[in-house]
Amino acid sequence: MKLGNRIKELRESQGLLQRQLSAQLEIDTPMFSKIERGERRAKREQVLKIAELLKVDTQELLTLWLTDQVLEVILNEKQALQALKMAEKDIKNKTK
Amino acid sequence: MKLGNRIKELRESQGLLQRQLSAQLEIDTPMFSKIERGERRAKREQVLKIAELLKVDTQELLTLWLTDQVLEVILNEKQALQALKMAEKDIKNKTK
DNA sequence: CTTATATTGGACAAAATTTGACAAGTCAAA
DNA sequence: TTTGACTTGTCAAATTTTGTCCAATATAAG
Repeated sequence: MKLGNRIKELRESQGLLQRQLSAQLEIDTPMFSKIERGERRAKREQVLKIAELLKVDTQELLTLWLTDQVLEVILNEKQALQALKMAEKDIKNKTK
Repeated sequence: MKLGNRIKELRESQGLLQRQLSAQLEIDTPMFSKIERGERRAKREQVLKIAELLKVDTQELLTLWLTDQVLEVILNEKQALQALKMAEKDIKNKTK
């Protein structure tokens, strides 16, 4: 699940309009529309605000947001999986 | 292993100077020095060139390069591991 | 100690990318 | 056909990235 899709899902299930959320985010509707469709990336700060407005767990949206970014980096790269594995090891070893 | 460290390792084992490699890359030595120390990110194109100059497998360096970037995105995020797992699933499902 | 060469650090400029605004468009409902 | 919600495309402002330059530090040789 992509961040934008999740946002749209939540927004619609609560009967909210793009116009209303974008106002709270202080961006215009086209911009919000683009974020929802994944055409533009949301800023971390905006993700936090959106989670708040949609009354959803911040961590859920942040995870989707991070995942989108990770995919953006490795997409179309032959070494994608290998890089993910290495990154995972590094993260796990960070505290050790 | 970070890309920069690997580059330095290879370069020194072959008795090459930063000056020589940076010339081939058409950047100056400070820039190359920064790439080696991970202070600056190399461009994909530069990684390819470096692999060629150091006679090392392109894929090895690209994997390190990608990993660095993935880590850059998720570092210091609580959801780092979760995001990696999700990304992995997405990549694996891409072809299916 | 001096000199010469290699590498690093920091400030700044150029280039590239991202972010957002705006105008105009589509689509569906009334 | 008018209205409201959303989308598309283009442009400029803002931010980030990439690279250059100069100076500082380090290393090695004489």
